[in-house]
Amino acid sequence: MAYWLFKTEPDELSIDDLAAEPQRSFLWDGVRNYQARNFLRDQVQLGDKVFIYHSSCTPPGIAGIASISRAAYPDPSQFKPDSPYFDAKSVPQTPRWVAVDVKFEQKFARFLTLDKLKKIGTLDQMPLVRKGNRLSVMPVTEQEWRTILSLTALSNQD
DNA sequence: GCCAACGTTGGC
DNA sequence: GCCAACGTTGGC
Repeated sequence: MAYWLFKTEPDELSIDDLAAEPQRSFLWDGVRNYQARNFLRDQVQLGDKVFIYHSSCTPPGIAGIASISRAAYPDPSQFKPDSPYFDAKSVPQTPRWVAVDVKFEQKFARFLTLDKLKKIGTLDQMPLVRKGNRLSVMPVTEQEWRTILSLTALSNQD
């Protein structure tokens, strides 16, 4: 079992959307970066745990946890001309992009802002807190996972 | 809305 | 295979 962090714009899919249907598997599609794709395709496994990170919002940060309910399969959106994720160069015989399914696990009682995460010295190796990083699927070490979980257990007083 | 960072594209 | 131009991400 491995740990991951997935970025999502909460306008598109948020932790509350997942929480609203806790039994449902949600399609996690639209990953169009090769490094992120390779993680999804080669390493993300059924049962892995995922921090759900809300990006392009105020404030950005980690909102909760999901788990992988289906390992990588061809991302259907790449073949749909109407989709913003359509890729004309991808052919069904050799699909270029993959999707996974995720399922709700928990919503943090306290949203963990990026700002807060940046202040935790032991998290400074995470691509997330590194300047200019755009990776939307990234591995999280067990140590980082524990550190972040412990932060959610703290009070609002800093 | 700005723009830094960085990935991708395409001419050569 | 280089690299300038261009497009996208995503915090601010």
